[in-house]
Amino acid sequence: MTTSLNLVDVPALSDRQSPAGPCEDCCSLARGPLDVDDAQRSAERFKALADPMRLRLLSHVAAQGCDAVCACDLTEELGISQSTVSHHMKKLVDAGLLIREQRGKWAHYTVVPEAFAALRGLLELG
Amino acid sequence: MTTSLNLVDVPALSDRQSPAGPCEDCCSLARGPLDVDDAQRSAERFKALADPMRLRLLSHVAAQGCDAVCACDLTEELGISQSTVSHHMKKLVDAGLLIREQRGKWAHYTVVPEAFAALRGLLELG
DNA sequence: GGGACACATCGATGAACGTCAATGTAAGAT
DNA sequence: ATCTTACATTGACGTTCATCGATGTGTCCC
Repeated sequence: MTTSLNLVDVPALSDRQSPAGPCEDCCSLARGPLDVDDAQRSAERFKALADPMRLRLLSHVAAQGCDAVCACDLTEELGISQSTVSHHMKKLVDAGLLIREQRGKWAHYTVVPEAFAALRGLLELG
Repeated sequence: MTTSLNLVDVPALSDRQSPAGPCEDCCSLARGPLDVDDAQRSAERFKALADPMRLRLLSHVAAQGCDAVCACDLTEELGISQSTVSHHMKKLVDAGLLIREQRGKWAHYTVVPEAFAALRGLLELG
């Protein structure tokens, strides 16, 4: 009944293949009623974006483009506790928006462009 | 200090001018650290999308393109109470994602394409 | 006017969330 | 081995939220 294409998923963090192609014949909200599972998955991704502090953290990472950002810089830069930074970064990673890379005792973060592309695809109306 | 452009705002529901231009020289997360106020505003918009039931309601409206959707159809179609539909639709309207139009005793809803374009702009990384 | 209908608002309830200080874990340095 | 540093996890607290039934508001029809 629903036109679910199931292309809504974030790329599996491992198989990030081509440049940044959104989704093949595209999976927008306008493609007909979302089924319950797709709605659940997409909502979880938007939930990761639905907090001001997380958006600021994200913007700090995104501003570096391909370069990674160290968690150690974020605590003082945003004026929140270390555990709160850790909490938020985990949520962003779990949502597939960031990847975490351990370098010695430091954690470095980078954006996952395909995840952003997928979200933009969802918001496409055409 | 921050590169805030303040173009993040959803078009004022009234002055929906040109076709659907996102934002002039564009306001993505990658444009440097978001300041507190911009982050707050954007988070509120994402919060409206961060619920599965609201995404399903949105998709029902978006699937109609330019045609409006009557609230009376949504209750039974999604299997939730009338007050819950009303609650969610208000949130979507408040977020600027939908506009509400009263026709007799019925409430009709339509998507606001510019709002979606603005959100897509935020998620642009280039 | 009096119903009947569509929708909004209220009040309550249980679940989820953001934040922090305290504690745990693991890696580098001495 | 011990100490220090960077980060994760835990537990607690107050806040926000989704949902519902009940009630309020406004519109249409007779």
